[in-house]
Amino acid sequence: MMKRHYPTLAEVAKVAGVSLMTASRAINNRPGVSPEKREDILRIADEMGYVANRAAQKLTGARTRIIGVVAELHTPFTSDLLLGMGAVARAADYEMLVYSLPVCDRRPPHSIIEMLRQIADGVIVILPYESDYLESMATAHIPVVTIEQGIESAFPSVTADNYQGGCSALRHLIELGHRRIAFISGNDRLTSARDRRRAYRDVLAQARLPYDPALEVDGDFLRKSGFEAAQKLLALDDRPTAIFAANDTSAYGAIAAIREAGLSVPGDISVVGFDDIPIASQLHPQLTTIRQPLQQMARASVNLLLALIAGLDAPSEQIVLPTQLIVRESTTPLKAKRKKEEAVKMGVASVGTANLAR
Amino acid sequence: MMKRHYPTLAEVAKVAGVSLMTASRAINNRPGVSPEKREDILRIADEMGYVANRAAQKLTGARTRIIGVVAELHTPFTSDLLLGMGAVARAADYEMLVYSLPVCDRRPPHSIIEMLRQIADGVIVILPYESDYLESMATAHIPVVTIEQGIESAFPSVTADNYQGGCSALRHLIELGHRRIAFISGNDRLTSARDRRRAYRDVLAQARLPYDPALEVDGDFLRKSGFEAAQKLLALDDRPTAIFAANDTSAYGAIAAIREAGLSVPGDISVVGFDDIPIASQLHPQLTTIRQPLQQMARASVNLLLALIAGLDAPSEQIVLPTQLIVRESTTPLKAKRKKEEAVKMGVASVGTANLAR
DNA sequence: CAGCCGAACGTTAGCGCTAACGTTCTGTCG
DNA sequence: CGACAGAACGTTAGCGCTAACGTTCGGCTG
Repeated sequence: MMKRHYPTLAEVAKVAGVSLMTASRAINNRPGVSPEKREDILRIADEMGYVANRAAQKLTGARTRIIGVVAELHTPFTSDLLLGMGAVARAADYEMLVYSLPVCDRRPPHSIIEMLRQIADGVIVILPYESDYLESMATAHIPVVTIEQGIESAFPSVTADNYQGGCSALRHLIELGHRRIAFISGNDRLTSARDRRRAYRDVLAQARLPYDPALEVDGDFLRKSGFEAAQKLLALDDRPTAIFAANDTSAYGAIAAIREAGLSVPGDISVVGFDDIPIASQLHPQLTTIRQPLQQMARASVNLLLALIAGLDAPSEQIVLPTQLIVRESTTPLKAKRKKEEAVKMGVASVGTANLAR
Repeated sequence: MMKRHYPTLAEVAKVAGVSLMTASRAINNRPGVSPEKREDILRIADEMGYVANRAAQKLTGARTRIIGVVAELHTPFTSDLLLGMGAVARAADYEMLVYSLPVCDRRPPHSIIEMLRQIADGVIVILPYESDYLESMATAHIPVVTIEQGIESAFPSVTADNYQGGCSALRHLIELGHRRIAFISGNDRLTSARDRRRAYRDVLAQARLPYDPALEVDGDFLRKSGFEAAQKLLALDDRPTAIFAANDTSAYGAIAAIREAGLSVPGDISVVGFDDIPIASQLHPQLTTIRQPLQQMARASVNLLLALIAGLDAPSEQIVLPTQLIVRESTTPLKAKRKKEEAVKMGVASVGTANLAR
């Protein structure tokens, strides 16, 4: 068994018969080396299995070609986002390391940012629901890009267009003929949740549909809250014919409650979610939802970070990417419903629509 | 804006009025410092917000108190495993960084292991289905622990007891009265898949039930394969009353096929999965399955790695942890089924079970 | 041909830290 | 009281690498 397995640059240089610095220049593709020697050195380094020591590189202030990511692994679509980011990073000859944020984090976040700073050239933060990382990052001398889950930040960030997505969801339901549409909100501390709520109200108004506070139930993005919210909605005298849930997880919670009440989705109630989590296309019913552009978000965030690392001191840029309505099984035109109920609903809708008529 | 944000050890030492080495000793809790001075130094370091530079520590050959994990993020229960490992590591004052293995990895794995070696004190590898990481790790001078998804390895490893789990699954079905039980296999290149298949055959034999090759359909752990396998099974003249799928994902694939054929689970066919992926308790029907002891696996693997790092050169240990049968909605006693069908099945079973008795 | 320039190298210092070895000082014992 | 042990420090070297600055030398200009 050898003493040290991977050769150092000095060893490569020695074998190649050049100085340390020449080898460094050759390997880092810097000028100042003749083409033949460069080729020689690269070949020898390859033969010897040379791998640059990133710890040493970082120590000198050079690039390590590693990006760090801080993320909560347990949120639904984080893994897809990470896979996308990893692919983009690798394409740019960068490696990616992920720090898994614990669910309840009570340790000083600055030490984590600092740890990543010692290793990586830049950091992407997928913001958790609650976070005091922002202030730590502000003082860290390292490029940071945030993936918004909805907290405003002073950093360059990438986010999905939650407002537009919410509008699409609601317009879809309205186009299907629904008039009495409920909303199950997310955690309003997040701008993403607020944007989706705003979209709900705005589109209702635009469509001249009445706004009924009883149809707007507070949730927190979790399955259980969707379940309970739907129960409240079902208990209404005049229950909705469609529900827009602020995310897929709570949408499925709502669906469970609807079914438990002996009703069907979309037969009795149409449901639209938000996110397009992977299982949304596999569960029964397949969920109509708003797809977050994860691949584009991954690409945009990595590219933005690499630009910052490269020194292009971009003014703190906010990239907003379009979402997409994915129509699946959980929504259906109102007309497909039972005649009697339809009649009732239409009557009710007309009540709200115009306070003059009837 | 300050030039450098986090102070170096030298700066802390200067403020404390001691030498660099004394500060180092104090902070690393080494002997050779008087109690008062130690306290002084620690207080000052804390006030100054000192964070040790792990890159520099690693360069000198010291511990960084970081463990690396190589994992495929897109497999179902990886995130739970990672969360568990992170918690255990943090409890031991270690941080954890995850390298997300791309789905199709064509870059030399040794450079990734080497990268982690430069940063971390040890590595846990959650083996992907196919992997040539093993040979690279063998030559890396760094403690490695593998979480088996079923490839034999020469490393200390932690794995769930797949054979025992498979036995429990099958015994459960037999206890429910099922006699005609099908198996949808996993990728047999993995020992986990082979162990589960072996359990299927062994328990059948133990129960003196006939082995019918037509009931053993090849799959690959994916949803689609479960779907197609179930279709084959349903096409049989004498279709099974229960299915044991090698994992939850393919079990849900099978359920989808069963439903598409107009049959119900568990009304017509009972289904058992393996893994207990998080959604198994949320999907409809909630899946009866074999739970992998993820928390225990996380704990065991991290503790094993820390022991190796601490220099306890444990002989390459294989830890096998017990699985647990979780009974939910997807299985039901055979008696609950339609009388007519039951009679038919029992007749068939008796033919196979004993060519003598009855 | 002196002078100079720039490409192609080599040398030096230092990133932040720790191991290994000095140095100082106090106490202790024959 | 000298020798010596050992605790409490300080100093030096070096981990692997790169920035910054030397050095060499061929070639070009006037």
